[in-house]
Parts: sequence; structure tokens; C-alpha cells
Amino acid sequence: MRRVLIIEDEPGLVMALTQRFGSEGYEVETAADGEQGLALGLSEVFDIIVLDLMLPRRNGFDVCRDLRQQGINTPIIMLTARGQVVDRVVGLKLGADDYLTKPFAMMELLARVEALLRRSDSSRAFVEIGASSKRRSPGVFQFGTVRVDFRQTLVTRDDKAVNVSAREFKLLQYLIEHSGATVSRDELLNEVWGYNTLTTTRTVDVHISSLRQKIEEDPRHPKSIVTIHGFGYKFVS
Amino acid sequence: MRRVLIIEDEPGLVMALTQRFGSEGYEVETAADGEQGLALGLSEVFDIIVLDLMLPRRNGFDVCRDLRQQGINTPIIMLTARGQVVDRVVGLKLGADDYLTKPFAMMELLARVEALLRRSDSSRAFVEIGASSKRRSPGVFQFGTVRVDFRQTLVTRDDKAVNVSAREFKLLQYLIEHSGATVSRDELLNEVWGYNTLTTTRTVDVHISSLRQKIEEDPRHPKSIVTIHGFGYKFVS
DNA sequence: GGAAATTGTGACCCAGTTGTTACCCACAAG
DNA sequence: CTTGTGGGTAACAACTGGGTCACAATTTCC
Repeated sequence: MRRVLIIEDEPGLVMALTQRFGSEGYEVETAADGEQGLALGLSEVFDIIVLDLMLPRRNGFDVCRDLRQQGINTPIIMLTARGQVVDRVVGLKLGADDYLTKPFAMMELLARVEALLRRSDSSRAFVEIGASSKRRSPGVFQFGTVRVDFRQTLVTRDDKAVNVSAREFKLLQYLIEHSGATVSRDELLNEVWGYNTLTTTRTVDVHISSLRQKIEEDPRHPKSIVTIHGFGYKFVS
Repeated sequence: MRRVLIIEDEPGLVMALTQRFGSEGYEVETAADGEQGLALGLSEVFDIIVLDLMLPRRNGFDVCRDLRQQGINTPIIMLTARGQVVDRVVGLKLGADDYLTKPFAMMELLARVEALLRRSDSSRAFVEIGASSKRRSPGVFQFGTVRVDFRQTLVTRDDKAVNVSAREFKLLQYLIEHSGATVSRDELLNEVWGYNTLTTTRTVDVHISSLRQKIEEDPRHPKSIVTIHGFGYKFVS
């Protein structure tokens, strides 16, 4: 089982992360300040570390640097508050492997974690015989005349590129990844927008609407992104 | 046995919640104001906490934040009065795990509680040997030629989709979940509509009727949703 | 720094949903 | 068989949820 260490002081976020990772099958440990986090990171073995930048008692930079200096090379994802103009360079220089600005969508975090794990797996994989047994998602999804390429972040319809914004793309991706399931607006806000966005649920409708304009044959009578009155939306392929 | 802490000042609701949780086999403790609730939450261990937002002596936000700051990470469901829209954000940020707007259907509350417990169980489950013993509800229920898919929010009959409204779907779900039991109109109003709705019991009949039109072979002589004269309805599969 | 694109919000309207009433029939008790 | 009460359902009115437009705020890109 994968083990993740979460070093973060905001209780709500800790809660949310714990649950999200838990439901993904991770074993979760948490630390509420830098000191504690550093100690845990040094004394136990993890597959991934999620590290907030602003921490009481010892900030994320220090923790990250110290971990690396002690020979810990577990993948680290750094969380930075919006507005902190901390550029990627500083974080990466200190040994972080990726970073995310708060507030982030859970979906996003999970995706990056997976990516990092895949990387570190494959760098270790030379021991294993044959290809890794991990089935990676095909990367391309097609329904009707529409094709979504997740690797290239590209949507085409009748082989012609469709201009889809970032938000729309993520929304579409989430819907596709949960094909057939009814997803509520709240779930979409949490997974696609962010874990504590101020956004109202009506915003979801607007983006759904504009997505439909772009990928549905007849936007007035959508076939792929279906409304489930009173519940939410559902993607059917 | 599961232990639940209910922090709520409205006596009627406290009563209803106590009974409902009691009949589900929970051990219930209650607090009528924030101070008392906080004290209880800190001094005893619970599996779940139901916390009203508007409370005398200390509001739900404070209680939630204080509990979290004291290291209590029991799942918390927050109850908010209708109209307070902003609460989602603030509540979740402070460490609440879910929220419900009053008046809510008991069924809804129970479902969310179950979901939270399942989540927190699975994050602890790494101790267990082998695959997690998570028994998830099958998600699909079939009787006769009718199939109800709870994940997809979809009802089909003879493999053809049946257009069922939100209320009808929830009603059907409740009946199915209590297969074989006679459920009174009052119970349905409480569980499917809301705990203090002004709705009359005749409304239930109307919805039952329209459900029958949609899923019964012969709506005049229903086989699945049976009337128990003088008592209520019963679902038989 | 300014232009262009993206994103969130409020407003409006429509369609589907929901609750109520009314009328009639079914049931059970005598 | 009769009668009083409970239940089925059609019809209507009121409401609510959802689609989309226009605008403002924000971000991104030259």
C-alpha cells in the first residue's frame, strides 16, 4: 500500500486531503508543523510527501532541503498559497518535484501524485522483469466524432481542433473519467474547481453549457453531457 | 457500537435525530449549545459529529475550528439554515466534512453519515489483512423487468429508460432500501421529503401513484409497491 | 502595458417538477 | 348492503431547477 505524508497546518485541508487519499487507498500520516513533519519524514518511509510552504515552527523550504540533505529522495509536492510569487525554480532547486498553488482541485493533486509515482516507479523498475504491470490510461478518449487527447490537452471534432479553455477541459476530463456516473455540482466544484472555492454552483451550469456548444451535435439536446434534473450531470459515451 | 454526538438547540430536531440514529443502532449523546457540545466533543470519543451552525453560547464555526485545533478529527457534518449559502466554503475550510441545509431528509443525512464513516474506516483500514472488507451497496437493484441503478440515477424497464423525477427516484430508493417493511406516509414524509415539511400526506399518494404508472406492469393492481390499507406502503421484490 | 481570452456572477426565461384540491372508487366494519 | 374512512389519480397552480446571455473581473499573452 502506498504511504503518503501530509505536512500541512490548515485543519480543513488536512481533513480533506486525508479523506481523499484514504479513499484512493493510501495510508496517510499527517504533521501539523514543519518540525514534526521533518521528524516523521526522517523516521519513516513514504512513497510521496505533500508539503505546505507556509508552516509554523519551520517552513516548507527548510523541511524540503533538510530532507534531501539527509538523503531522503521521496517525491515531494509543494503547496504554495496564491500570491506567493515563489517561483518554480526555488522550489525545484531545493529538491521538490512538483508544486501546486492553493486552492487547487483535488483532481489536479491526485493526477500529479500519480505522475510522480509513475516516474519513481519506472526509475526503479529496472529490477522488474518485463514491462510494468500498471495499465496507464489510454490517453485518448473518443466518443462520436469527438476525440479528447489528455496527453496533448487537445480536443478535436471531425478531425478539426476545438478551442476549449482550461476549465472546460478539466471539467470534460472529470466527466469522462466518471463516465456513466451521476456527478453533483458540489462534487464538480470540489474536484474541478478547488477544495474551498467561493464559486457558486451556477457557475458549473455555465461551463457545462459552453462545453455543450463546442462538443455536442445539437447543444439543445445534448447526447453526451446529460442533465439529471435534481441531481447533477452525467457523461454517456 | 457507533457513537454520534448531536450538537443542536432546536428540541424537536434533537428528538427526531436521537430517535433516528437510535433506531439505526447508534449510541447518541446530545448537547444543546456550543459550549456544552465542545466540552463533550473534547472529553469523549465519537465516530461522527452532527453540528448545527446557529447555536447559543458558541456558534458551530467556532466549535468546529476548536475541535480541529485540539486534534479531534472525527468526521463532522454541519447543519445550516436555508439561505446561508456561503457556509459551504467556510464550513469546509474550518474542517467540516460535509454539510446539509435545513430542512433535510433524514435519508439524506443518514446516507452522508454512512459515506463519511466508510471513508474514515477505509483510511484506517490498512491494519486489516487482505482486501478491505468494504461492503459497498451493489449500486444496482433489479425486480421483475425493472432495474434501478443508483450510481447512474437511472431506472429502466425492459431495458428502456424510464423518466423518473428526483423525488420519485428518492422515494423509490427509500422503499427499496426498506424492502418488505411497511412504511407509513409520515415516515416517508420525514425520510424522503424533510423532517418538518408542511407537506400533507396526500402528496405521498400522488407520487406513489405516478411511480406505479412508470414501473408497475399493471398500475391498477400493483405488485411491487403495495398498499397496506390503514398503514402505508410496502415494497416487495 | 494593453489586448484578448478566460472565468465568475446575476438576470431572465422556460420547462419540468411538485404540492394541492377535488372527485371518485375501494375497503372494512357493522 | 350500507356507511364512513382511506386511497387513487386527474387537473391545475405554484414553484424550483436549469440554460443561456450579457457584463464585470480577472488572468494570460503579446
